[in-house]
Amino acid sequence: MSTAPASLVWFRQDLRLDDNPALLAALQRGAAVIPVYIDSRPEGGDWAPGAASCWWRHHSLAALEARLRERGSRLTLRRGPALAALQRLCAETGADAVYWNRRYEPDAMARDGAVKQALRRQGMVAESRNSALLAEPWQVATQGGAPFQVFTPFWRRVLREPDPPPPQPAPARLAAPASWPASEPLAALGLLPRIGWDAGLAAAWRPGEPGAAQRLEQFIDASLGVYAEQRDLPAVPATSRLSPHLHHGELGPRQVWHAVLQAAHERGLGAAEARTGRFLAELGWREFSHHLLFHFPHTATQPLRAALAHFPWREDPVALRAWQRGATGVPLVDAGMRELWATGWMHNRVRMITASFLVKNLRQHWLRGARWFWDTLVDADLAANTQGWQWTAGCGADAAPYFRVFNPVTQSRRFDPQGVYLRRWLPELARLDERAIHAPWLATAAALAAAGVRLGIDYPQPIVDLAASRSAALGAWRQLRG
DNA sequence: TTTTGAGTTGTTCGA
DNA sequence: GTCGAACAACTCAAA
Repeated sequence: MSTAPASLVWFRQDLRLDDNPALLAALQRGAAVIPVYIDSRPEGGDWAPGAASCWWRHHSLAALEARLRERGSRLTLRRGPALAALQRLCAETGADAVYWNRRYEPDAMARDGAVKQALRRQGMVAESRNSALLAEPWQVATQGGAPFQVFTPFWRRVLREPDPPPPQPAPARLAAPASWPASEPLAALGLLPRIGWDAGLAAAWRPGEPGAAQRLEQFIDASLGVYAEQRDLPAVPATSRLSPHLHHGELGPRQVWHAVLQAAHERGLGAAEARTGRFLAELGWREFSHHLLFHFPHTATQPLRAALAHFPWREDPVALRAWQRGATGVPLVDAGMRELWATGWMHNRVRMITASFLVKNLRQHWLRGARWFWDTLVDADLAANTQGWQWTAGCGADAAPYFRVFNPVTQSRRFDPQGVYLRRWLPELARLDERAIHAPWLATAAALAAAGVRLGIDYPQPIVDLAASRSAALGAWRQLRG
C-alpha cells in the first residue's frame, strides 16, 4: 500500500493488460494505479457507440475487471463527461496523474486534447500513448510530406520501417491505492440491450482479452496458412474474426504482427515473406483507414471525392428496411444481412456485396448503410466503416470506379458455389439445389415446388431488377460526370 | 515542374 | 467455355 499520490489509467478502447503502453507508463511512475473506465456515450455525439458495440463493451469490461482482480487491482466505473469524471476521481483519490492510450477519431481527439490541456493546467500529469496502431497517422507521409491516399504506396511506406516494438507482457501485479474510489456497478451503465436480442451475439463471440488471445491463436493455427485462398469464401471461417477484439483494444496490432511473424518463423518462412503477406495487408487496411480519417476528418459524413457529393441518391425507406431485415429477395444479400443481425458480424466479402447492393442497385445514400452497420456490428469502427462505405460508393480513397457494380448472383455462384452460406442463413431456401438457390426467381416452377418455396410468400421476389438497376445507377453516374 | 506508371476486392460483351 | 477488352477517364506518388 502506497501513500504517494496515485495515477489513474483511463481505459477506453484499449481493454487489455497485455501490451498496454499507458498502463506500463503509469506503473513506471512507481505509484499506485487506479484503473478507470468512464461511460461518456453522450460525448460521442453523432457516432456514439451502437447497440452491438455496447453489448460487446459490457462483456469486455467484465473481462477486464476479472483480469485486474487477479492482479490485486480493480476497475472503477464512472459515468459522465470524461473530464469532469476524471477531475472528480482525482479529487477523491488524491491522484495527480492520468494516463491513457490515444484514440484517433476526430471527435475523440478533440475531446482528449481538451482533457489533456485542462488536467495539465491544473498541474496534473496527463500523458497519452499509442496502443492501437502500428504507426502514428502523422508519422506516415509521402515524400512530399502529404498524407497517402492510395493504399499500396501507403503500405509499402509502412513496410519500409523496421518491425514495430515487440508487445510488452501484462504486469504481474498492480499496486493498489490506500483506498478504492466508489464504482458504478457494470449493469448500471446500461450497455446491455433491454430486450434480449443478444443471444446470437453471445453464441458467436467471447469478448474480452482472453477471448481475443484465444481467437488469434486459433486463427494462426487453423487458418493463416489458407488465408489467401479461402478468405473470400463466406461459408468457411478462414478470416481472422479479430476485428471486434481489435476495435475494443483487447488485442493490439503489434501483438498480431509479431504473432504472425513468429508463426512464419516456426513454419520456416522468411520474415520478408510474412511481412508482405495477405493477412498483414489487412492489418494495413485497418491502419490506412485510420490514416485517412485522421487526415480527412470530414469523411465520416462527407465524401472524400467531392465529385460524388451530388450523386442522385434515392429516398426509399421501404427498400432500406428490406435491406436491413434481409428481405430483398436476393439470397446472398439477405444471408449477409441476417448474419449481421444474428451475430453482429458479417463476412468481409459479403459486406462489400450487401453494401454495393444498397448503394448501387437500391441507390440509397452510403451513409444510410454506414449508420446501420454502425449500430449492428460488434466491430463497428468509425475509420474502417467510413472507408469501407466510401470505397463501395466510389467516393473514397482508392475507390472502385463507380461502374464496378457487384452482381450478387455472380458473386454468390463464385464464392459460395454449393450454397452452404445461403442455406445457413436462409432456411426457407435450404431445400433448393445449387443451381436454383443463388437466384430463386430464375428457378423453374417445378424446382421451387419441390423445395417447398413459394416466391412472394415463403421468400420475397427480388425488390429490384439487378440488370435494370445496375444500368440505371451507371446512367446516373455518367450524367453526374457530365 | 512535368511526366509517367499504376491503382484490393467487377461485370459484360463479343470473339 | 474461355479470354481479353471495354467500361471512363482520374488521381496519386514518385521519378
